[in-house]
Amino acid sequence: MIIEIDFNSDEALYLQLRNQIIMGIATAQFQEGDSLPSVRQLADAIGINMHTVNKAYTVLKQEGYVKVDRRRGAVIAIDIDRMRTLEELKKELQVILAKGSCKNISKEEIHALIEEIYEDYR
Amino acid sequence: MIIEIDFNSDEALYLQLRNQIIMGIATAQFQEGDSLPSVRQLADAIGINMHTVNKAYTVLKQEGYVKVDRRRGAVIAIDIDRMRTLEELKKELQVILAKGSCKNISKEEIHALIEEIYEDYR
DNA sequence: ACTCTGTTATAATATGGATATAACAGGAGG
DNA sequence: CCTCCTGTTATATCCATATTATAACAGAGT
Repeated sequence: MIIEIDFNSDEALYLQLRNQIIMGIATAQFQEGDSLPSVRQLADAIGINMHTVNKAYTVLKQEGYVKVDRRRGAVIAIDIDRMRTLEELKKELQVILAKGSCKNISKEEIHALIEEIYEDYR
Repeated sequence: MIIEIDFNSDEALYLQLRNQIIMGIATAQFQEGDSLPSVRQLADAIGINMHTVNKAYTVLKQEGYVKVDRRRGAVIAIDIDRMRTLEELKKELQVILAKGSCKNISKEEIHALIEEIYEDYR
């Protein structure tokens, strides 16, 4: 999978990495049971520090996307926690939709966006 | 309008403030032309520093939600920039929906959430 | 033995968030 | 004219976080 880091972004590197991996899982570029590259390999490939990659992996573990095996490294393993996820989604959506509402984006346009994005997801 | 700040949150105070004001506009608690409290008043009421409130107002100005008048303070004035807003919404939604997709939240559940949230918005 | 994995520890640096004090300029109202 | 309230600007300080750097350790595979 191609991972692109924007060094000019104001978003932290480890969060960019986390988000891209989550999107990689959603687009089935990573499957349950797949191993992610080792922290050193990926750090080398991207050109960032090992610890930054490790931090991304640690967050992914805490959020229930991977499990870490000393042998195989970080392995995709989704822990489905629907209630927590739904609560979190709602909070984030409330802010995003408020922005849209203020800027005259209609509910229908949002629904259309959702459809468009979900085409790429499983 | 009631503004609630969570000092235990990991989200920056000025961002919490910004988000709540945007949601206040979306729920019509603030109307076009209304003045926000002065930076010192609001800082006092919430119990945070004047500069933190000022930062929130500055961000709101840059993002096109208010205009600042030396006499009246920050006044709600929406600058509608549909293209920019849509692009930004899409990027944020991509990440959020990816999380949901990974955690087995269906597209239909997302649509339902949108409906639920939009009930409170204009 | 050697090499790969994650993990841990420690340190240095840089950046950003939050606070504190202070001063300045412009408009409002006495 | 003077005072009060606006936003604005300028410093300075403190603390937390992000990032990098070196280094070492333990477990597993070849």
